[in-house]
Amino acid sequence: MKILETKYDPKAIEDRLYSIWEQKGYFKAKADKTKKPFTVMMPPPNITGQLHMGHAIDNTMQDILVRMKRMQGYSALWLPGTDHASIATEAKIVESMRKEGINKHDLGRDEFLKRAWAWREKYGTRIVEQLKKMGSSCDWSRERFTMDEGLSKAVVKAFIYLYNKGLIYRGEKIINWCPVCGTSISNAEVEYDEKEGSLWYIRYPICNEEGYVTVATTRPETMIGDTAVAVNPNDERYKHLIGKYVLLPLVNKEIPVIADEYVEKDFGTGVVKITPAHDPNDFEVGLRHNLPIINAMNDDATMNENAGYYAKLDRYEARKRMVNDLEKQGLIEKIEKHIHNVGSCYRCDSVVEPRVSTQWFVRMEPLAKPAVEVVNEGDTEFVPSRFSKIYLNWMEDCHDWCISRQLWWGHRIPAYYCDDCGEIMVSEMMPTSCSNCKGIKIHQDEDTLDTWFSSALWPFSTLGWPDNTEDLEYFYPTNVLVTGYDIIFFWVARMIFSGVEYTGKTPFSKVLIHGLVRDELGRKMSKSLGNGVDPLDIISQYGTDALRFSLITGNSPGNDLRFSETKVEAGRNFANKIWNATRFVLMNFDDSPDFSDIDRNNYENPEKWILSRLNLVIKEVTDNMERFELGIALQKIYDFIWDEFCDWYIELVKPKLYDKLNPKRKEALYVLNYTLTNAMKLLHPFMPFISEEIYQSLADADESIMISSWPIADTSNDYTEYAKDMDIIMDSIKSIRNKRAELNIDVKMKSNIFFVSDDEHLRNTIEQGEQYFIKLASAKSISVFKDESTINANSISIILPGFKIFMPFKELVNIDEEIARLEKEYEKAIAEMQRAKSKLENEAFVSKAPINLVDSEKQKLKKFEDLAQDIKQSLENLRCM
RNA sequence: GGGAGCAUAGCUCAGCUGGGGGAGCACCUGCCUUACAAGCAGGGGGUCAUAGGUUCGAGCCCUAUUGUUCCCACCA
Repeated sequence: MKILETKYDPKAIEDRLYSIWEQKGYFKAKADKTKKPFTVMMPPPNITGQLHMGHAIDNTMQDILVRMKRMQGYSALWLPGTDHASIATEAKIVESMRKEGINKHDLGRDEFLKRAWAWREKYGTRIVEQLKKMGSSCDWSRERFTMDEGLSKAVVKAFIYLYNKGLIYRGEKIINWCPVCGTSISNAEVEYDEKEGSLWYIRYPICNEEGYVTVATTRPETMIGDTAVAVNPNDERYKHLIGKYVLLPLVNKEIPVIADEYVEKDFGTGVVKITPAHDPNDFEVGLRHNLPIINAMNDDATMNENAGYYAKLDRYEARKRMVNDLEKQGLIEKIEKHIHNVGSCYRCDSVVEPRVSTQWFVRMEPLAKPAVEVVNEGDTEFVPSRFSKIYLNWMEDCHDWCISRQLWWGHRIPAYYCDDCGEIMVSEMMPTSCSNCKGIKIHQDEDTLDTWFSSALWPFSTLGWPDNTEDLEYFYPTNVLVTGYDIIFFWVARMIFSGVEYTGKTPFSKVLIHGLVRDELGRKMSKSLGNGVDPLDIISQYGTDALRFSLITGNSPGNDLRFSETKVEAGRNFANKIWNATRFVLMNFDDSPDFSDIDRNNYENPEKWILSRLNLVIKEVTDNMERFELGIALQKIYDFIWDEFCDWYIELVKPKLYDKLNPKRKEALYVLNYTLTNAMKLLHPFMPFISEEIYQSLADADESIMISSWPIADTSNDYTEYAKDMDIIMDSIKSIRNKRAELNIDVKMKSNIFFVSDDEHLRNTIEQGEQYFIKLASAKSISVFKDESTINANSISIILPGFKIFMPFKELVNIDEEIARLEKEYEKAIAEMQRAKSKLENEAFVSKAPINLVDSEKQKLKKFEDLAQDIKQSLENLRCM
């Protein structure tokens, strides 16, 4: 460490340290039976682009937990990887090809996949680089990809397993269709937004009768697919129509009037058009009434041949023309503005089309039940716990999961069809002949699986499942999963039921949830707003440690966090503070110091004080971290290093350090080194780089802080009582500084300071602390007396519990003002006295409050009584002048 | 329609099982005191959204209200 630099430069050390850690193999975890395992599976980032702030906070939290556990002696595995993200990646590739004027279908499946793998090579590598920049201590030798060989094998196994159990089926159902991505998507992948639309009231003439019924619809273009109109069976207005027929306009087809409870009498006209092919509710009605299903659209949401005249038009264009035509025919009764929720694709944001189609589904009910149980029984615990409710609500009420996608990038469904008899065969390899008709013309299902089907297996597929490997045995189930609340449904839920189903164990015991990182104005960071902050930019400006600091401090689990550059600055300043504190310590090491002959039983008060504070912070920080209270833990480390270590301890030991002949000098150096070493260990999980750099520069350091052991509070020396003596000196110093500042006295104006107390121990304590008053309280010298009579009355007085401080500054102080000030203090003391008194006079308090609390109130009462008495005395003295 | 969160200093937010409300930034005063001006010392600033309740004691627990954010459901 170069002692000369007064500014800490993260660039100079971060990359260097990371590559050393990596070379030394510190990140690698082994199935070591002599240690306890601690396992965290990194949520695999999509290979679609680059790291954003969400990844930054997610990985920082994981790294903190893993680094601490590693130092605590666990065999800590943090397994990294990336996700093929089928729909998202395919959309990106299609988009980039579109710019080249290439169409996916012209290119063909094989060529397309070649491009996709090239994409994965490029972006997968980039993401790994970014994770390294964040300081992530994951075991890169175990990096996995959701489509690598092992994981693909796991996917096929899982599919076959569920199929054979009857939990996967193929069927014709209504699903959500994204016309732009050209694939089905699951319910979870649809986002609903309130949009203003219209409610069209359309007249359907009654067949063989005068008159018409009026239906209200938000989607007139789907009327091509109407196969009935429905009314509520109890609706008196329409009872007479049930069983009759109406003429479907534009199509000129007769469709029945049916009765179904689903229809609400009070909405619209009480008559609903039923379009089983394009509405989930209508689909259900259609099933109940055995209605035909007429699809009105093509894959790209243009109208199909069933739309006749309107065929090939885009759905919205068709809507416009159809409404226009209906109006011409006098069949539009009215048009109302109508606010309703419109579903859109979570990847490309285009409006989804509910559509009947043949797809593969996972039967959820049997899977959900045990997944609910493991959370109810606490085998998997959400932190904070409120998220378990969100999880349970979803799990208890989830529909069958549509897992087939009409995409190419992903795991191809291991289902094979006989061209002759249509037999479906599900197997690992393509069958050579049909199991039913022995035919040999067989083809594989064209579709791929939902990307979440493979990520659901992540906690165990990455460890070798379905094979029963040593790693799986040792590291699984994992300990903590860290992720944002936005993917509880997509991923966490699916990992839990998958883990329980395939391995019989819940995949992790804790789920640590964090919030979203928002911009400085509280908006969600998004591409379209262009308000995203690139973690790498921040890192190059302030350093990784500063970024990590800003993401953890002042934040609590599950809450959204506003990114703020001033917080990053605070982190950088903190790093700089540590850097300079270390410079100070090292400057005082003459050569390489030898601390072997230190007498630890004869420390002076500042040493005892800082060691007792260190013990406390070690204990508290460890507790907070075990409870995942990372923000609180970091705050405590910050306060300890900055306030207690730098602002007090270093200042207190300066006199000793400057005096090279002082026999206690070496002890101070030792304690400086010891305290800083341990503080760096506590800090290391949060700010890995600077803590390592500092650690290595100190005396008695191991090869690396990463393999050093986590600090434990030293119970062999309890300095708590001695620390109280130091607190008295520090309180005195604060009071003197405060008083001088109040009176506007220049720091350079030194004075003699007199202390008066009838407590012998207190007098000794203060007397021995003269050097601290000289250094920190502008004292020329101090004198200690048993009684006040010897003090020149022309002094400024400070009255503290148990003693008084006098400074002879008569010429600088207005006596009247001083009297007024003391009177104020007297009142304050009386008020405090009263407060304690009334508490103690309250019988309920005395009898019900804990005894130590009652005692402490009694002590306070005594303290303030004495204080008031002392102030009174001083006032009398002043008034005599 | 159902559910959850949030409301604390000028701003952004902490505040663990109830026992005298904190930080960072901003602001005011004084300091280039040889580790650090990315700093030091001192200071001002809060009816802890409102109203009830429980308790010896409430920012914290309970009830209601107001404002706000989000999630789920999807009545065309």
